[in-house]
Amino acid sequence: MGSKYRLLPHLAEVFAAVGGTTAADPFSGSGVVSYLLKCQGYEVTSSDYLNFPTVIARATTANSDVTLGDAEIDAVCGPAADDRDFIRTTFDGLYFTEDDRTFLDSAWSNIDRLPAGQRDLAISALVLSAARRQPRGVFTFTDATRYTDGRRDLKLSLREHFRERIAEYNAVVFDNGRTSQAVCGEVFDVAPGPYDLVYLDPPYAPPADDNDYIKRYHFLEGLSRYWQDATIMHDTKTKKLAKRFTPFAYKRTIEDALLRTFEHFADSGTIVLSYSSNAVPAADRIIELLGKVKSSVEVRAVDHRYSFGTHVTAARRSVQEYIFIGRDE
DNA sequence: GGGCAGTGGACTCGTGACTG
DNA sequence: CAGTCACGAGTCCACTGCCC
Repeated sequence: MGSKYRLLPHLAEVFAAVGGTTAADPFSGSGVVSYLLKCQGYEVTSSDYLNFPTVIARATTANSDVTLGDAEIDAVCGPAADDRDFIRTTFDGLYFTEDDRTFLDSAWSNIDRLPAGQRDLAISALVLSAARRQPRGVFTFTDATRYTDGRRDLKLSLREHFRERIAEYNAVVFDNGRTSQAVCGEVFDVAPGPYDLVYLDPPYAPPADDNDYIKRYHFLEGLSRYWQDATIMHDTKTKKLAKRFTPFAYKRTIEDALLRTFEHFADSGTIVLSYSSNAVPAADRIIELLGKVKSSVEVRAVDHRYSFGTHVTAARRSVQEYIFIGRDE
């Protein structure tokens, strides 16, 4: 999550050249690209098949004017509004300290009493707090004591995290003069537009494994809805949610999924896709697939090898991040 | 019973920002 | 500026069930 950050300057350049007023970001993830599009003046249709990215996009991209005031922040961080203890008890011995889990229950009891717009912002800050507080940000392991290495993010309590994260989310809220929206669902369920610009950042299919986002982020997904309508697999050690199939996670189904996505947005003006060189399919195959719906396909390779690395070996390996741009000539 | 695919969960190591 | 340290569209392996 958030790994598109270093690509943002390159994407900004591409988007600026496209122009237009409407844009879609159907794999919104951390939400930074949707927010970039908003900053560049677009009316953004943002979506993701997970709930927590949708909440974040609603709070940052769709939201033009709602923030949390000091009183509301104090209320979320203050005494619990009810006696719920689902998180404290369910994840006992698995994630965070007793105090941290108690805070999550207590914060949610107060968040439940906020109006919808403020809820989204508060939940976003809570989700980001939990991600930062968990070593490596993933919930595939349960013994966090192995990672007591002194970094600041692991020292802060979740309550301290929340105060910092909510201040950050408050600070990004602004009105770009247009009405953007964020919805939760598969890419194929997103309204096909047409849009002036469609940005696609699908999961990458690794050559030797699947790509299971729920396995990594089940806790954040559950937290974003207080596990309402979410079914925990209680026989799993990590108490994770059921794996949800997506054709983008497997090398066998990724090509068909990409092609169907391109066809879904075929009537939109420009399709921009980012993809890594160490995933499948390879770049030439993606050019073929995108070429089926767009007469012109340009590829920009962003080589993010280090110019400033201090190690001698730093120049040894390079991973290319590709930006494919499909247009109608 | 051997080969294969899928699953669950622990865990590597190269990178590059940070620190003093 | 050199070395440390935290991070990750990640990797591996044991196990299971299914097929022949």
